[in-house]
Amino acid sequence: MSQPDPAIGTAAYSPAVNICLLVRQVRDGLARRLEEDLAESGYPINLSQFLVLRKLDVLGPMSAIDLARAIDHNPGAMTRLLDRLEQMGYLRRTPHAEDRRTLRIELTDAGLALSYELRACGERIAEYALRNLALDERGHFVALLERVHASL
Amino acid sequence: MSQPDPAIGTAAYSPAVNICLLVRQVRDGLARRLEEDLAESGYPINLSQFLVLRKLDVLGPMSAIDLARAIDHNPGAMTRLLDRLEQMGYLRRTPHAEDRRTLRIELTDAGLALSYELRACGERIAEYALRNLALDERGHFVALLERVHASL
DNA sequence: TGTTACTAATTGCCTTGACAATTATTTACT
DNA sequence: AGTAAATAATTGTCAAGGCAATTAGTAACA
Repeated sequence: MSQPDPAIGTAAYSPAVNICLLVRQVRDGLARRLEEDLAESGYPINLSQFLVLRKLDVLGPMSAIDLARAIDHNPGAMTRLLDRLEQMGYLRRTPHAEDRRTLRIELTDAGLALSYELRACGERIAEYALRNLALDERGHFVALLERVHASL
Repeated sequence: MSQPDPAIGTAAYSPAVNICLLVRQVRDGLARRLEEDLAESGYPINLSQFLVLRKLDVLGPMSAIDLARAIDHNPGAMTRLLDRLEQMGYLRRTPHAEDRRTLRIELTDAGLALSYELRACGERIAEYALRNLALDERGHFVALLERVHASL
């Protein structure tokens, strides 16, 4: 061990390793819970697929690149993500009216129905993850996350 | 769009999609920053490798499975992570004195020296990510992350 | 002691995502 | 109009990680 670190393990100002590890653990824990819950409900949907379907529902039809930007996803990975969801029948690719480079990605009826289930499932997971925080702490937590995200 | 959601985009109680997406974005942002910074400093080290080396430094030599548990990493992936770090000369696998199933993973001198750099880099990243938070907010943020992690 | 259950590390297989290169199309500029 | 720069989607290639099966060793116990 090269150096003692009095801050490790305390709730005081975080040593760097802790914040990277912690955020990763929370991300992985949330994703695992979400995917397990969905699998048990009969929907083999992963986190990225979940986010795409929900974004399409909430924001309406949009291009692949906008979708990629909306969830900070790689465009190349997005193509294959869309392949998969289209093949499962949850969305369709339509040509864009004015720009022939661009797709218009839209949910099918099945995709819309699934999004409704996803929303409920997502809220169960969030409720579960935040169950030990008071209501105002939940808001504060999300606000802090947003500020840190904006700083990155 | 299937339903309006008055909470979307507000700092009030989070709709589920936001927390999963936000935490993912923060994780990916932190990892990207860390890996870019390390690459620029001449160390092509990814987040998982960073965490392994730092854990070994802070906690001392330990088995592969304990290391995997310390960073919530898959044991199969850990084997290959250790292969890579051993090949790069940053750690070595030693047989455990009493249990021949078990390895004793320990840093080499090069690994120890690297860990020192990693610590500095990790602190730069944390400082950067949290720069818009007041000191007490940073502590609060980490404490909230720890509580959410413990709930998962 | 012998058998059974458990644990540590490894391996094969597969999916996901990152990145760079490619193609098709549009925009900007002269 | 014609050319250059920019943008959208796609593809190939690769590394990382999850999972299940395998091997080797230890513990529990009848």
